[in-house]
Amino acid sequence: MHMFACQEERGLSVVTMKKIAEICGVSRGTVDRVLNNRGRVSDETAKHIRRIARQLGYERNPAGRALAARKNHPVVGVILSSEGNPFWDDVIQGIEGSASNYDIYGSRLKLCTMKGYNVEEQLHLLRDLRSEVQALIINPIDDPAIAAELNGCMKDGILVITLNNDICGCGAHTYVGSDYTNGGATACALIAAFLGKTAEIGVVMGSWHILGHRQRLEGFKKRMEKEAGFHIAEVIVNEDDEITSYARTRDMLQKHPEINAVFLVAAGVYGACRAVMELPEEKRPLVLAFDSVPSTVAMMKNGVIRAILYQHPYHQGKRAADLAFEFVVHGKKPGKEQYILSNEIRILENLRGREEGIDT
Amino acid sequence: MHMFACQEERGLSVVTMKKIAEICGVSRGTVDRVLNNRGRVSDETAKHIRRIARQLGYERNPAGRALAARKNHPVVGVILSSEGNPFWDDVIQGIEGSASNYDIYGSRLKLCTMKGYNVEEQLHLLRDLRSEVQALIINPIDDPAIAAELNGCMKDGILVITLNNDICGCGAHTYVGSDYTNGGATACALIAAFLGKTAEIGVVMGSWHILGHRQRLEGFKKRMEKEAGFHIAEVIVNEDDEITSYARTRDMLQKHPEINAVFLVAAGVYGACRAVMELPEEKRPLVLAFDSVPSTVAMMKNGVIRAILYQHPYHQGKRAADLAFEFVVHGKKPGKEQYILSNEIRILENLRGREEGIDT
DNA sequence: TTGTACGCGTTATCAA
DNA sequence: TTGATAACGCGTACAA
Repeated sequence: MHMFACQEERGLSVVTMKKIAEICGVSRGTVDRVLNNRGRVSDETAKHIRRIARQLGYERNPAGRALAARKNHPVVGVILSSEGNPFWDDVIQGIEGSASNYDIYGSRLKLCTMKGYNVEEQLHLLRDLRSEVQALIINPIDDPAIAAELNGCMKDGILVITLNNDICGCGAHTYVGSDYTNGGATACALIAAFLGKTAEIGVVMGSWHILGHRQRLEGFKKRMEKEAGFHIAEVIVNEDDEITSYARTRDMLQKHPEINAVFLVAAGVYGACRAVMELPEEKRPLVLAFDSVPSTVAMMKNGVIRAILYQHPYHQGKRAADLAFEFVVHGKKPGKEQYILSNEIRILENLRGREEGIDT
Repeated sequence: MHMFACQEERGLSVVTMKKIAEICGVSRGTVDRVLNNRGRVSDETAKHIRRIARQLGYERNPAGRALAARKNHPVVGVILSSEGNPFWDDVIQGIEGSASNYDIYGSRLKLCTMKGYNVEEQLHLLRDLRSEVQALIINPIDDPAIAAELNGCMKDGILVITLNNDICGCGAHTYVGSDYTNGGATACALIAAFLGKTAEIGVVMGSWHILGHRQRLEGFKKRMEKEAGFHIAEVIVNEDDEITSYARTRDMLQKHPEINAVFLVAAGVYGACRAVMELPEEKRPLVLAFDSVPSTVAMMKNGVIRAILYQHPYHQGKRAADLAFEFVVHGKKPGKEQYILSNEIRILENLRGREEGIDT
């Protein structure tokens, strides 16, 4: 005995504008005007056509559209504070991978990278791009001026997608990235799983000015409420700088020899690990960090870092760019306000090459 | 200061067959015959056209192709032993998600599901499909007769993709799925991270007849060599049956009260967990399992299972189907022999809804 | 307000 | 061995 589940034989007779025109007894041009809201059609025929189209489940054929609209050269603009931060390498690969899937439609990608978080600089790039793009992907600085500019872009009909971190004070846009709060909670749960009921934790914070960092710490603290034996010995801030990270972590470990777990909220991983390595092996705390950049992977391989949380950088870029291109090429708006990628736990055994997405 | 990286202005003047025809002073038909190896062209003109095409970097336009090839109805066949096993729900969603991206090309999906692992039945489905598909995705039974049939399919020019588990004795085909050995190794490392230096482990094996299960156990044992204090108390087999799983796990736990970790290699998770739950809470071992099917998720939520390994079922299906459709629609062969998806570690905190891929 | 006709790039068919 | 021609579904400029 065997079941035989065969897909609906859809696709054998697809609904086209031509067919709708025939059925409604009008010309194809009229159908086009109705279905694309171009006006210049009587209300009566318009209603009829719409009804039939809905009944038959009309969907326009992207291939036909691509062919006909080849003279359009829609542009997706990207602004990333990515220079000097290897985390973004994978993200950019994802963006470019997506772009290459769409360049048969005559679309283009304009990628602008910057270093650091200077508001004026990002604003400048934003104003440059605003006039020439139909969609914008940005890793925004959380600043009112940026938010205002983005709101302006959206009024112009530009699709705005925030990538990897979000911004306050900006209207209905789409966010692609991880759930920072959940990342913090997962980190705490992982320490509990590794260490048992009690832990004395040293937190190495990135920056209070970065929303995602604050959210991670919040998520961590909230999850800590379930662990009666957990205690934060100290929270230091490294401003994502390796040297500061090293120095302050070293001081913290000296001041609190009872620390048996270090939670690295953001960058400065290498510096903090160097400080940990100055302790004798048997005295070293459990170290948890985010993202598998090369220096972090090296610290996993030599056993200093026990686990990392991985936020699918490649797919962040891919997803954001796919949404942007679907919009500029096919006019499809994102279906959701947020596309949240999962926080994966990676230990030495299930680490993957950094340029490989979820598969080889 | 800011960097300004702008993508090459490619795509502004695309090379088409028409252009090549004009340049070569022949008709588009001739160019088509050359570039698609249809024959019936003189060697001389063929060479010339090929040279020019290469010089200009011709790439055929999928949109045009999609439109023109709409009368072809290439079929991708799928055979899965999926009935009654919720693991496959996500895989099938991935396959159907991929299929819907390609049905503008007039392609179709023929999905055949079966229950259990009867060789004759799978063979029967295989012979049925062989005559009507251009690509085949199969979750094969590891049997010589199946391997022979698949080899026959490949001789017919059918692209064969094995999904989730592989088969011996079958020639050059493509595998999409997880790395079972690595899954076992990761499981062992995870037990080490959770329990520390010593562990007394009860292994609940699926079936010795299934390659993937054997590989997981091998991977586990090999990784165990690094853990001097680890010991396997007993290995029981449940043949993926819940009742058997319950009974034998219960017996094992009674016989070996020293067991403090249970490694569930395959299915029968719920049954084994029920046996574990008969122990008082403080005596319960650490339980590790694979895949986030609903009953397993329930067992995580009530604390019986501490962690699972997740093998991206949605993306397994999506990837396999994408490869198949790229072949039947665009003639692109898979670039690799294996597409391996990572083994993710999921605890309660970073579990995601089962129907959601890596993102919401 | 409606219809017609052409072109996008490719493939398939028929005639030469 | 070639070339001409008609689709495929859609967008658009232009004519009625």
